[in-house]
Amino acid sequence: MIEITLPDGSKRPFDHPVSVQDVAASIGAGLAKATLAGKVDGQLVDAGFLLDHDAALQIVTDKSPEALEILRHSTAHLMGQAVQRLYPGAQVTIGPVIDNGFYYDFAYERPFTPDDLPKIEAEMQKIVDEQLPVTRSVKSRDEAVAFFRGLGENYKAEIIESIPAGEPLSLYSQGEFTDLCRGPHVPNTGKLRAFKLMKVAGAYWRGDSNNAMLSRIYGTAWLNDKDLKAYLHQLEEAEKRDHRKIGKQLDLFHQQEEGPGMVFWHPHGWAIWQAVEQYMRRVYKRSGYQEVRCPQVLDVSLWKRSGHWDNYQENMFFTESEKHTFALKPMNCPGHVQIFNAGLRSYRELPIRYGEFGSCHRNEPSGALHGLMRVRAFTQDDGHIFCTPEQVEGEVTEFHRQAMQVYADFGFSEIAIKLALRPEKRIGSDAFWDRTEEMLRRALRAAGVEWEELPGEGAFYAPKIEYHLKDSIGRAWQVGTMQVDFMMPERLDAEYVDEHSQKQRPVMLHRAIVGSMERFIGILIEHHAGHLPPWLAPLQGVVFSITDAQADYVREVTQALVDKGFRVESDLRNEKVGYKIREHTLQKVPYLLVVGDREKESGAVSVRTRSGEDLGSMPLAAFIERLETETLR
RNA sequence: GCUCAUAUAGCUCAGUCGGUAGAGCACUUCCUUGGUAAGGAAGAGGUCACAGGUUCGAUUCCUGUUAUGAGCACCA
Repeated sequence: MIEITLPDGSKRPFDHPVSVQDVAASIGAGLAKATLAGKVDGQLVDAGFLLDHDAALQIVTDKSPEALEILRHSTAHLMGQAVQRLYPGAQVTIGPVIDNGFYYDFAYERPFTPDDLPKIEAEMQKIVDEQLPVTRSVKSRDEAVAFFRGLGENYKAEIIESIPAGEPLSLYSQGEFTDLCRGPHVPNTGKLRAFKLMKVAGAYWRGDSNNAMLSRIYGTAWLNDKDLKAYLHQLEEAEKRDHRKIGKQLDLFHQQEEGPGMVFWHPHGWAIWQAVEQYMRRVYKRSGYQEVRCPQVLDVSLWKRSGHWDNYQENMFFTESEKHTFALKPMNCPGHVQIFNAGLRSYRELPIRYGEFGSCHRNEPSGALHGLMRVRAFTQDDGHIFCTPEQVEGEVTEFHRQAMQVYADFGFSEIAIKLALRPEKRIGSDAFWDRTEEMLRRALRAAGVEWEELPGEGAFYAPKIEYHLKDSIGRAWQVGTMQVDFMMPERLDAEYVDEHSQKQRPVMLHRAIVGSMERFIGILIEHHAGHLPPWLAPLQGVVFSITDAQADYVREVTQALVDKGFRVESDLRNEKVGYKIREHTLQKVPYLLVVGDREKESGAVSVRTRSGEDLGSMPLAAFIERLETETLR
């Protein structure tokens, strides 16, 4: 006699072991049909799982939060089966569930191409129509290895060999297809409906670029067609926000073949840049930074001393002149140390904070380049603080406060904080790293924030706190950083004189808030879908007339606004009002100021916003006041 | 860097089963002076990414290069 407890607390007795499916059937035919899997005492199991003792059971249907993952995993198997039917000899490797879908990596004589996808999808549909039951079996590790070797599935066998010998392994079969899998899976291939294969890509076996390149197929899967359609629609919407697309539409910047990873900023793009830079300059000033500027190109001997030659060379650009090798700076820190070193420093001066809009060049791998987000020439809002170890915590917490304020001013609320710990390639002893990592943890605790730790992700000279912003497409970008560095002052011989007239090493904090100006502007464009708030918009307003008769007044109004420091232009082209409204609205100009004879006579402007709202006619002075209030930062 | 795909007018794209190209928008000129999302007409604009090869002939087919896109790897 066994007793099954259901989520509502009710108990059902059975006089023999029953499957999840049986229990569902005993409750109702509708539920039996909807059953995808079960949850026994909190453990996900297949619908066919046999209950032989008292247990709490939850039937998993498409209403359950776990349903999607099961469905996606089963869809991955479905794709694996389809591929093996169509392309004999293709070996399956791994096929996990990811955000919004799944992928499966195959080893095949040739890579799959987008042309293959419709065929594979059609075959998947066929298998769905066959309604193959999905069954689970258990084998010992060695049996499983032998089984897959027999099938010629060497990658699969290799995966299994890396699993401890004692563990029994579950295999899932549907028709002629069998795969190693923890499960659970849907009971029948007929349960799989809303899926679509998205793209093909290469992927290294076990994620290591020394290994063979496998052929990966990405797919998405949903509970129903409606969800699938909604997802595809969302992808389209995200595409519209792409900063590369908007950058072209709004004439902000361009890139060209001769300068891969480099940006040509057009007037409107540069206006955004300047708005960001001037704002960040005010932040520097308010928080006790002195702005400096260092050379772009420095003799390689300096980079040898700093450790960049040994640890960062492959990312650096070099140039030669008169038998000297020079490097384009990939970082600003060594330069700032030179400024610190140019005078004799007293402990009384500390902390010394230098800020620079530092232009850096890094030779990023070609495949990594991506619009403004990943470039080879970029500018950091870089700062270095020279201080004593006792001052570190205060500086870090103050920086944190400041950074969060900046993100809020730019309209961001979703910020993740991570702590990147010592990497494999590093300078300095372990004791050193213990100390600096702990320092950052203490500072984060003091700032009262939660963070995630990333082992092995730190800079070669220091651990770092990272600030990650999420963009509209859901990608997270690292923007700000704070690093505690004892190594660079040592290497570059930075010193100050303490109260006992003894020379001491300062600690150096590396910090940035927006990180790369280029990337940050890219994030801003996507975040606002090009509708930058007035304080950042390249053009804040356009003034135009109804007819030529008001042209002089248009010029007058435009000049008055320009004199106030606003970015405003007039449009005196021989076009109708509607035409100009449409054009400047599409250009996402926040305010369109229309003037006709009525406005000209009363010294007013008729104001329309880019969202189509008519603010009516108002005195020019009133509009100026409105814009001043709105653009205050 | 690796795999696959892509590269045609300023932009978005069509096209050529191998016979040196076309649309819409933008641009120029003219007409139109019109109160809140496209007024009309005419015109100009392309070494079809670059370099080789095959061919009587290549933008089209093949190879390589470069750049871009997606993913992988990388990301101080």
